[in-house]
Amino acid sequence: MNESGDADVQAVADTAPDDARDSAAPRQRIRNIIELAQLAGVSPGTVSRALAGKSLVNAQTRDRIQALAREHGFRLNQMASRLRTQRTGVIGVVFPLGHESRQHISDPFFMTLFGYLADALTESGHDIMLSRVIPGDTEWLDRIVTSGMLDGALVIGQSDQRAVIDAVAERYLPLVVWGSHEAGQVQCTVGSDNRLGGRLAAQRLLATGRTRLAFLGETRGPEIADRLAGVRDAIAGRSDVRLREVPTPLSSEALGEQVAEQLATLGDDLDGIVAASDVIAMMVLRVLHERGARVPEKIALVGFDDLPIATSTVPQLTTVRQDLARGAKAMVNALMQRIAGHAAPPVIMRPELIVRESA
Amino acid sequence: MNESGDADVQAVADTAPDDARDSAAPRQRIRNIIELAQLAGVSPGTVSRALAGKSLVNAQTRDRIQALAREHGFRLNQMASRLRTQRTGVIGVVFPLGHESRQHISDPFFMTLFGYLADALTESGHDIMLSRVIPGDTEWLDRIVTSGMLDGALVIGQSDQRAVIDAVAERYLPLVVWGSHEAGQVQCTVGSDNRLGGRLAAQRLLATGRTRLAFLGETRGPEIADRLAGVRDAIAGRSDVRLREVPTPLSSEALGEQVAEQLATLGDDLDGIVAASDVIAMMVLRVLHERGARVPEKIALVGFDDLPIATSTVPQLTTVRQDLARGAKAMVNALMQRIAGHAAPPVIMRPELIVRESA
DNA sequence: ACCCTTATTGCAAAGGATTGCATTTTGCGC
DNA sequence: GCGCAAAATGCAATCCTTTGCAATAAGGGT
Repeated sequence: MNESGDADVQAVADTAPDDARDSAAPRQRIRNIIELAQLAGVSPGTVSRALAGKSLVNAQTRDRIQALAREHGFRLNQMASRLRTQRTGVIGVVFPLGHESRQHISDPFFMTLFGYLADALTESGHDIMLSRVIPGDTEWLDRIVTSGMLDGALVIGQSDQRAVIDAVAERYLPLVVWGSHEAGQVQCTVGSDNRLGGRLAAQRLLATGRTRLAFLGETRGPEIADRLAGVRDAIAGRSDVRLREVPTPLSSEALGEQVAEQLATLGDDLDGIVAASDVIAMMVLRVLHERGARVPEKIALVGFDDLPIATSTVPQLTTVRQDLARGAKAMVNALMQRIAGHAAPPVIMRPELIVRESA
Repeated sequence: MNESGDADVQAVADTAPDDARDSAAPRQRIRNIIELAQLAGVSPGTVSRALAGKSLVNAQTRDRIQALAREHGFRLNQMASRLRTQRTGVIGVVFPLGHESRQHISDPFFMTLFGYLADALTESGHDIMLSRVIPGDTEWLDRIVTSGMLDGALVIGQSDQRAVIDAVAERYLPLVVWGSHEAGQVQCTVGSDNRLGGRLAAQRLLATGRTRLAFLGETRGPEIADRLAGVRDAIAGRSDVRLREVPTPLSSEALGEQVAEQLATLGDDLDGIVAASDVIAMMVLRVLHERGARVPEKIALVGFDDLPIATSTVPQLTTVRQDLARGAKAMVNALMQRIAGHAAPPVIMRPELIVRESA
């Protein structure tokens, strides 16, 4: 802006042309295939075909054009290409935060699944667009899928938005959802048998003689509700077992304090806890440690998910494993099927109890 | 195509006008502004301006067109819009894995920073495109920024790619990098004073009387190298203090075993550890716990980053805090500046020692 | 030498929205 | 009722690639 600033810029600009003239890389900037076509002495159509590696062009011509493009650092304009072909190569990953609007995108569960998805999508040559949405209306998903910038969308977690998702899934095929499969559901889901998972968790506690149990988890979303149902299944008929249900959010800034409060309210009359997620379980672990309640001697704890962090807690978490790597692959698979116009059935994976130290 | 097909189409088309006349939501699908313009009895230009909310159109016309668009569920085609305006509203977040190709995208540090970036970018109305890159050549970044699908790019971590990044930064302004700022560097970086951070960590150990130290971290990237340099600064002149340097990778599938091996090799002649990251620190914590070495009584441990998980370990981590939320905002800020064509200086944040339980 | 395939290339029409400039309408003062 | 400025709208070029179809060139057979 000021004189000295201009001078600096000037100095840089001055030397550039000289360098360019001598060096191998030409200075003339090619901005589209028309210019490249002129340079190569062919028509734009041929350039397009050459760069796409089509067999319709003569191999020599193709190589020559590709070499020319490389030399000049030319790249196709993606927007134009996508507009014309109506395909973007981009998959949207959507993270709806219905009733959990405090949930941060850096939530470990989301991030772990997202990481696997990213790997799987990268592998299949897709780009990834991330949307974190706080559904304020019933349009949020529609807006994303009809924007024309995506070839398909993956929704992580149904939250309390089943109706909205179903409505979109009704006419938008390339959509796959991580979550629970329920009767009459239109959307294609991939997820675990959460009810079985909940049962496994509770059975572990029962097997180790625990009878005064608590379930920590917010059950407005179907997944957690299913886990709770599973816990209830396990203790059905056991009149000696008592279950307290505590609506702990899956994740939030203040999760630590919340768990501390909730556990304080429950009092000491407790010998087993099923946490709806490993993140909650970790917090429980810390709170119990602060209160001097040894795990698992005094209170046994079972988590859910088996995130990588489950092995780095002290004591290591006993937890119900969801194979997220497999889940991610299944989601991407199903999505590709649906993009290709084929049907893809829901996938329900079998969770597995991983016994470590906490229960 | 065939008769029955035609019949089907026909059937739908037949009823459409009737329904449309009666019901609120007509079924005729509008695919572009031309069709919408015909419906509204205006020109496409007017529709474009109306939907963009420009003041050039009559307020009533504007409202009418917007209402019409809403009724028919019409959305602008983003590709066309972007092609024309040459702006995409998309920011790329790039995660180069130069020498750490095993590093997974679900790495907690990356994910935490990414989460904050996602929040900041969402807030400023941008979409986020994620690229996980294993630099196989010197073109990887160039390919990303010249693809024409981004308004700007954020690179997380320099890895060992400083030269490549500098080369791109030379002529591509809207690029901001998380990492260290070094003399003569072209790229705009945002990061912490890692050297100071390393010093703070070591000073804490020295202040608690530790003299047999180890630094766990792979120093091929500049950030970790700076942290180590800071540790060395702190012990300079203290001939009674010994420092072992262990090249632990920042993150990998097998990090646990690696740390276990490395600590085993070091033997028991150790009373203080500086971990190059909290992720490493957590592993150290677990390995030490397994070996029965109490923290901090026998061995004191200082981490780096202060990720959210640092508070949920047992014992809680003493660590050097990088304010990632602030860092993310700074990156987005700098990027917006540069997108607007203004210069933006590097940002170097002051790290802070957070004393908890592990040292 | 001539006809007929094939292999290459060129032509020009999409694909859908934006915007500078020209044109029409409207509103207002007299 | 007329003229003029301001407001609202229309026109048409532009962003850049892709692709069906037509046209040309090359090669083979007789």
